[in-house]
Amino acid sequence: MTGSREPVRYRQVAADLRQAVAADAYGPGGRLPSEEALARQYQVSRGTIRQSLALLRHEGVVTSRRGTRRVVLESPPLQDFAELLSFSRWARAVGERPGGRVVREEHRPATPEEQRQLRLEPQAPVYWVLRLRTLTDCPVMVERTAYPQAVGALVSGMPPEAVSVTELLERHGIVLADADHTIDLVLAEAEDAELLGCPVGSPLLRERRRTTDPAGVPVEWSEDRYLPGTVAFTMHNSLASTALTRSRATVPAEAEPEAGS
Amino acid sequence: MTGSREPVRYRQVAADLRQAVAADAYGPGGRLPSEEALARQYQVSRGTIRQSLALLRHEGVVTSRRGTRRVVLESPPLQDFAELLSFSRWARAVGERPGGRVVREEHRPATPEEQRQLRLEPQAPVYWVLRLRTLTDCPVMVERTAYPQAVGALVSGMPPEAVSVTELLERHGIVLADADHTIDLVLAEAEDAELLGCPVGSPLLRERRRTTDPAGVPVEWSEDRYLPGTVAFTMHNSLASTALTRSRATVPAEAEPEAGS
DNA sequence: GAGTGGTCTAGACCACCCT
DNA sequence: GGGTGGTCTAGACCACTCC
Repeated sequence: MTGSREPVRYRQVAADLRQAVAADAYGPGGRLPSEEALARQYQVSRGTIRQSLALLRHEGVVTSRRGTRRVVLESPPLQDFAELLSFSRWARAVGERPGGRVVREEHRPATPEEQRQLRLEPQAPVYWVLRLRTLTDCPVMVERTAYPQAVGALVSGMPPEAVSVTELLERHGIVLADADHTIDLVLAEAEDAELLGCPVGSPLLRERRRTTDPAGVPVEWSEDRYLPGTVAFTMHNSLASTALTRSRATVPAEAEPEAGS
Repeated sequence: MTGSREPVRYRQVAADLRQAVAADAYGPGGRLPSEEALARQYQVSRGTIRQSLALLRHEGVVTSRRGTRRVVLESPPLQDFAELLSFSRWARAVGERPGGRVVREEHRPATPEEQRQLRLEPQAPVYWVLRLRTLTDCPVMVERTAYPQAVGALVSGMPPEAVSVTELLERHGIVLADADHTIDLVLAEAEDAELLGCPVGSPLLRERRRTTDPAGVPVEWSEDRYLPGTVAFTMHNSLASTALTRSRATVPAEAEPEAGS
């Protein structure tokens, strides 16, 4: 059994503290007990407590500063990684019913962009699929995803009714471990407009994402276009750990300056 | 002297490894030496090496998996936290000349939204300022920022020619330690359009941001609107640490369902 | 089964905040 | 100066990957 969930000690402690914070046990702007006190309380070493607190710090739940107790921050309801990557899980988590359908699919050689993103050899085949995603029957997003052949074989064999690709992949032992996201704005093309039911040229929020497995091997490369007003992306970062970056937008209409112009 | 920079050991090691990776010392998709080997190499304990590697892992530079050596990931050029928060620093980092001017400023009681974001008492005064930001003389963003009074006093005393608020705050000992960002899409209002030189109603990429100091006290609350094509936001996250969240867009003006019990 | 990263411990010293 | 978090050490054992 792969799924032998039994959280390790520091995660249990972290979960407990997270919940305590959420339950307002220390008050907003309140202070946590000292690490040593927590170590006694949970019967673990200080090192383990520090591992727990590192999690909370990265999540933006508490501060950390030499010399003073940790302070409870606003606790933005963080989604776990699985919810972030899976449209279906996210939809359920926010109380909506996820839906969608495959609009078009192709087996074909990778484009230069796909080669780069999925780290493939030139001409390597990919499985590419265009899906329309709905939230409680309301179209909110079009998704264009390329998978390397091995993964694509699994995905393309999926029943058309299946909603969650992510969950399918998991059942086949493919673990999504890391993702890079780029968020910007594009104008709806004819195809987008038709599917989303919006005028051609109307603005859409675009998320491009490359996801890799624990070994660093790319598993999917996706471009998602959201109808405005349906989603926002939020993130937390801190001096200690920066995950967010602001970059100059990639100017050209299509992909990177690459081969084209 | 506040700025007694002298990186601690694990950061030195991390910087060294980061550079080695960037210099392609291990090849793309290559493997790092084992933790023990690195510990010997750098003459530190394994614990210290692990601290260094944790940094790189959070940055998305390497993977980590039980049982195998760490694998070098695509290395997205990460900006440090300072560059992320400061328009001026960012501009310089991407080779542009930062500019801008104060369009309007107000000293007034906080709006309900500002109260919440800056954790102020009702009617507490804020300093609010509207700036137009330029990249090499080209308007790219309008920024509407509210500061709590204490901070505002510093900012409002700033020479109108000064470009970097962030650097000013730093010189006064205010450290920006944590930030929450929300990214979505809005349509240009009359004021935006006039300043940015775009049509009213044209789409803009919006970043709302609350920044706090190391004690968790809010320092600024800002809404920035970017002309499309000028920026993109990119981020990295992993199973180990999630900083990014996708949320339903905030539809109503105010009001959170907040189950009060 | 050897190699490797993940977890945990117990203790040490230091840098910093606060009173 | 006492309390607290940040850094570092040295060792232990376990879980997993890969040969």
